Amino acid sequence: MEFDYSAALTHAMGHVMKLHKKNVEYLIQNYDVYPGQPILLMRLAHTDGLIQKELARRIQVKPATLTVMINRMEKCGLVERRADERDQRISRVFLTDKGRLATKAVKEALRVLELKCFEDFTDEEKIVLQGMLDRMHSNLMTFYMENTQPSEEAKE
Amino acid sequence: MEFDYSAALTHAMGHVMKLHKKNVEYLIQNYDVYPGQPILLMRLAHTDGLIQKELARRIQVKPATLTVMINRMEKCGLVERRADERDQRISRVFLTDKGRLATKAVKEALRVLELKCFEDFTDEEKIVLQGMLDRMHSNLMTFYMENTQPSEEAKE
DNA sequence: CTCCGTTTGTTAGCTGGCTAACAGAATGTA
DNA sequence: TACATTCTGTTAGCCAGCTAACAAACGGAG
Repeated sequence: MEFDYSAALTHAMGHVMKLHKKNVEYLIQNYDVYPGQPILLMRLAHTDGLIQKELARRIQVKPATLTVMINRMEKCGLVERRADERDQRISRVFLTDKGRLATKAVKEALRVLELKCFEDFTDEEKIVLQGMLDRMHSNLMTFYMENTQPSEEAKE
Repeated sequence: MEFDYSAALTHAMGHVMKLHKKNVEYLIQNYDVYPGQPILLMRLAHTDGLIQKELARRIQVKPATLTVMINRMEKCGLVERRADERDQRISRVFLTDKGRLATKAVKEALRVLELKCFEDFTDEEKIVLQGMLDRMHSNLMTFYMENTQPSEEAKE
């Protein structure tokens, strides 16, 4: 009758993700890459030269957060900003050579970890899990949109 | 052949958890409860009067992190520290009346969200998911223990 | 052309996570 | 008893996330 959060599936999922993050941090500790940056590097490896607003939206972070991250990474020499020719408000973000090296290491770490995490899963199980995650996301998004102002953050 | 992280299951899972957290924050915004505190309140609702070190271990956070959180929550009047009679190093953490009220609201929010998140899941699907999460956690823990010094953080 | 609203990005200040260094209390041993 | 060790908790300083307030550039309506 009492709701026990420690038995909730989202609680267990949070623990899994925390451990995953801890492993990522362990694997990349020798590069000038900090905890929040792997996902950003992966995005840049996929699409270089995005404007900050778009980049923030893609990695699900607020523009203000990204500004500070990019500042640090620029100081470390991982990325560089280039002003847009036509629109002086816009700055586009690119990987440097050092950034590309770090990205390679991060990608390898994530690949190995993904392999290990699902080493005893069949292909079908992975498909089932993917489907469940999609449904969870959809359910939570519906709830979010129903309860907050009908804004436009659903675009993708 | 190339590893695409945006297609990885852990990546999708991270998005789900992020959205979940966003929903929790929305639901509890009218109580003096901040983002990291729900899980701590749930733990205290379950077991009051734990010492800080044990409390930190239970919610998977470093003792230093907990110190700062407890400071803020004590200032807000949600919890209180009581010195242990026998061992002056130890301080035990208890919910106040205000803390119990907030906890009730947080628990309800988490319950509703868990319902919504899995509204279209059968009982069997939930069991399958629980099993998958256990295996993922086990795989990642094995990897972690194999690659870091054999310390004692596995207890529980 | 001017002005006003919109858009992009930055800054400031908060919470939350970490590590490293430290202080105080308890404990065990010579 | 005295000293060294161990254990608990705090402090300082970093990175990451958020909101709110702001600055600067763009762009459309008169």
